[in-house]
Amino acid sequence: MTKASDWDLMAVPDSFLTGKGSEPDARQRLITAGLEIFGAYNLEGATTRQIALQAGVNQAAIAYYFGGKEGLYMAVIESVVSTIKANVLPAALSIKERDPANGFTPREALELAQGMIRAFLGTLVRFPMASSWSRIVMREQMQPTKGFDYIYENVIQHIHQAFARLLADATGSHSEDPQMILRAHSLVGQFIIFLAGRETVRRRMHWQCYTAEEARQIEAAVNANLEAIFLYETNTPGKGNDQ
Amino acid sequence: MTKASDWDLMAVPDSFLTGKGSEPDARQRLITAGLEIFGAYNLEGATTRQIALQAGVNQAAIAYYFGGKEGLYMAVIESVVSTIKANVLPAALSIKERDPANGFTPREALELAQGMIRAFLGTLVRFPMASSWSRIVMREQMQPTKGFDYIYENVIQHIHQAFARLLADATGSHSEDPQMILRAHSLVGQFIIFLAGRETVRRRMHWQCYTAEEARQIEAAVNANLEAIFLYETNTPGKGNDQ
DNA sequence: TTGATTCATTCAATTGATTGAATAACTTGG
DNA sequence: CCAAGTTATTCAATCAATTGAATGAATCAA
Repeated sequence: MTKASDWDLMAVPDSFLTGKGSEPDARQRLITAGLEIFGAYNLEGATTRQIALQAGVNQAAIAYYFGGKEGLYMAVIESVVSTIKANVLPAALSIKERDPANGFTPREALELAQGMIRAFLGTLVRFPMASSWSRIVMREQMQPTKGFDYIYENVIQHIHQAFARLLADATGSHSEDPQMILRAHSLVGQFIIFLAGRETVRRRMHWQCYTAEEARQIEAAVNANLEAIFLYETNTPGKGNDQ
Repeated sequence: MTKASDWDLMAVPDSFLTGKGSEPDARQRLITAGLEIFGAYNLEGATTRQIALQAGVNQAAIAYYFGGKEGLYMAVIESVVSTIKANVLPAALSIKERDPANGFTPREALELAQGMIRAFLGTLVRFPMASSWSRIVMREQMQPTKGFDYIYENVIQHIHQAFARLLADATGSHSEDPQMILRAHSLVGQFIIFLAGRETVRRRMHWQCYTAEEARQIEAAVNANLEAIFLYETNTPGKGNDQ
């Protein structure tokens, strides 16, 4: 109810969800409340009564609009994906579709990677509900539903491929080399950990949440590590590779 | 039941859990089954009937031995912590307790870090139930219960402090510097991502689970990034730090 | 016998979903 | 412009199913 207002600015165009295109109220309020409750608890832990109460609508509206609890959950995931898509995906797509013959230099790759991370952290701060997003996505990693298919194919996959391409170009390798894909995973872990290990970070840093200042500090730390990874082999004469 | 056998080799000395010290059967079977079911589902999603069935004991035994579902959950967490403690903590403790005046060289630090990650990955492969551990721990990060206090204080904290110390020594900084702590978080993310993002890794690599061979490849990839991070500033003349 | 453990059964509470009536919004025909 | 009809939406009440827990008898071990 109160929380809903600061979320409206997302303006999710949920018209694609069912084809209907004119219910701005109950339907959207349920998605908003669902995001919050599913994020705080989880698919099983959240109750439809709790969500309906939070949304200020009758419990039966969940079945009416979404067919049931699971339908609402999927609608929430689609809403999340559409927002992430708009905010962090364009950069990733332009990178992974770059002509393979025309590789990035290590420093170009580094700056593009840092730019993607900046966009990622910015989105994290700009949307108050981002913490709910990450909780839902991380739980899907532990216990995938069909919602994960949607997230993976529409977001995760592209981001990973972009980072693999950047890292491969920077280290003179190929982005489909399994070892390079694994290094890209490791690289992505450097900033995903601030979502996946949020409670650990919170305790170690004595933070309450991620504001712009915290995001700035995270960005600086990740950038330092990233610079080392992207430029190490260039700056090192006898580039000591794996094993 | 069938699954329980391949877990017995853990030999968790759960005598410290309640003081009783002579029920090897029903009690331990419940912890084993609880680990599996709580890992596959979660605290709310797992049902006591399911756990009792899996353990091959009567449902009432859960209340009898652990006071209830939550008590069993805590016992499972304590069991997990005790195993991790025995396998990856000694190295971390010796590092964080090293005399601050007697710092590690960058290469020493690198090798110690790589050693810890090797121990970590080895534990992951050696214990078939490790995938259940990680699921439980990761969910606790998203939705901390009092179980997280126990995990954090007994395991996570020490591991993070050890890595912060190593990274600080390697880059000539202080391990309590917030920026260094953040870089250590980022660094830890490089291998935790293989737990936190397990479904993503699984799809990208077309892996079923983590066997010794997969762990070896992960180790090689993480080591490559780690070497860059630990030795970059040493090998780079004008060490271009953040911004 | 005595205490510890296991068992089938039952309980109250909560769950997601459904129902059918009530109400709002909109359309149509005059 | 209106009135009747039609659809879309909201609502309180209820349902069957499942939940964690409790019960008291039965079983076992010492």
